[in-house]
Amino acid sequence: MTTITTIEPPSKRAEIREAAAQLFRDKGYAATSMRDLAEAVGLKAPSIYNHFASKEEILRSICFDNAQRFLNGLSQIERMPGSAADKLRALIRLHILIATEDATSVIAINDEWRHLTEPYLSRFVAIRREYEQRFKAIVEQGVQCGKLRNVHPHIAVHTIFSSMRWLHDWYKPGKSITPTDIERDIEGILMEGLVCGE
Amino acid sequence: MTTITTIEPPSKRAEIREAAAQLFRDKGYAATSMRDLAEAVGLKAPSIYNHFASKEEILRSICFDNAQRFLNGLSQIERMPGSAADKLRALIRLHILIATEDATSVIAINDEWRHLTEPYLSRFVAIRREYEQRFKAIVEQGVQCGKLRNVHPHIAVHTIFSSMRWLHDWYKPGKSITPTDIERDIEGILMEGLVCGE
DNA sequence: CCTACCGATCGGTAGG
DNA sequence: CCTACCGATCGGTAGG
Repeated sequence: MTTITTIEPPSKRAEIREAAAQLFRDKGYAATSMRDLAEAVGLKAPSIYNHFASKEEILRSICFDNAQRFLNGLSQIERMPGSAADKLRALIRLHILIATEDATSVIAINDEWRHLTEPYLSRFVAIRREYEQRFKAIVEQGVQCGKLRNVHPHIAVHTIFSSMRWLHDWYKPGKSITPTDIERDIEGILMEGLVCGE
Repeated sequence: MTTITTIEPPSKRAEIREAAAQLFRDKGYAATSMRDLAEAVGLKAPSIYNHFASKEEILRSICFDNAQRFLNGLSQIERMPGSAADKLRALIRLHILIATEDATSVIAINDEWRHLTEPYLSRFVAIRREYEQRFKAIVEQGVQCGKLRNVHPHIAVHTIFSSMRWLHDWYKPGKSITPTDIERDIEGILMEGLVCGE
């Protein structure tokens, strides 16, 4: 008699990854032990190594997949027709969307990536810098054509990135303040603050 | 012959604290060992315990002193005459000032406080909540009297807090972008984004 | 302020 | 997937 036991193995790796992202968010990467993680998914610590080669591979998986999501969104927005202000608005929506949909993973890309070791650390920093540069190019274009106020693009970009960095910590589905409220208010503050009035 | 060796002891504790804040910023509290810290100040690990009772006492000292700086600034601003918008502007300046003057300590209050243990963790969370509530009260007042746009005060407060959270990571004296630039641009973005037009 | 050292816990491996 | 166990490193103490 053959028993089918190979239906769910692809999801076990994902389950561990999700639990790890949660723990990294709550306690940080360094303070999370493989025993904590094992307990969270109902295994013993050594069994984790059947799914990931090391603790760092889990962090790596979270960081690079999440970075890809931001990069894909950015690529789509770059190809979009519309003014720099339109693109900026779309970028703000992208950040809010990812922060509310994938809150546990976002913390990793924000804070825990520094625990990556070489050569992955350098690679991650390069991806991050690339994202920042391409985001900055859109702001620069908006400033040059006079659609955006005359601010340092570097300051504008980091202010935008940062201004949504509390969402993943605070947001949980079912709050009285909805994602729609969040989007309207944050988008309002940043767009009014950046786009030229007259 | 008596040698005077008691001139500088009050500064050794401060030196250790400063080095610890730097390490916590770079590697995080959990990933910083007492041996790392000892090396940074030219001691052996056990000697640190002549100045602090535990690793956590160092973190505690950084977190609570820094929190006090924010609270003192807030108290002064609350007593200030002027509209809610004036007070909001002063609060934004307070955050920029502390972030550029005391960058290494600010990281602790933002990220590493979660490694405090009870009863200090609860105390710290209470202080943080109090600060947030009093900040929010100023925003609420501005919204009610029509000086500020109709945003959720909770969203506004967190957006403001967050929007300056990159400064302590990025700012170093001697950059081509000066604290004056930073203040002008960030204040511009946030005030234009929050204050009613016309 | 140091050397010597403690028990606990860490990430990870061997072997089945 | 587990039990058993590894060397390394942790925060901290004893004793001088």
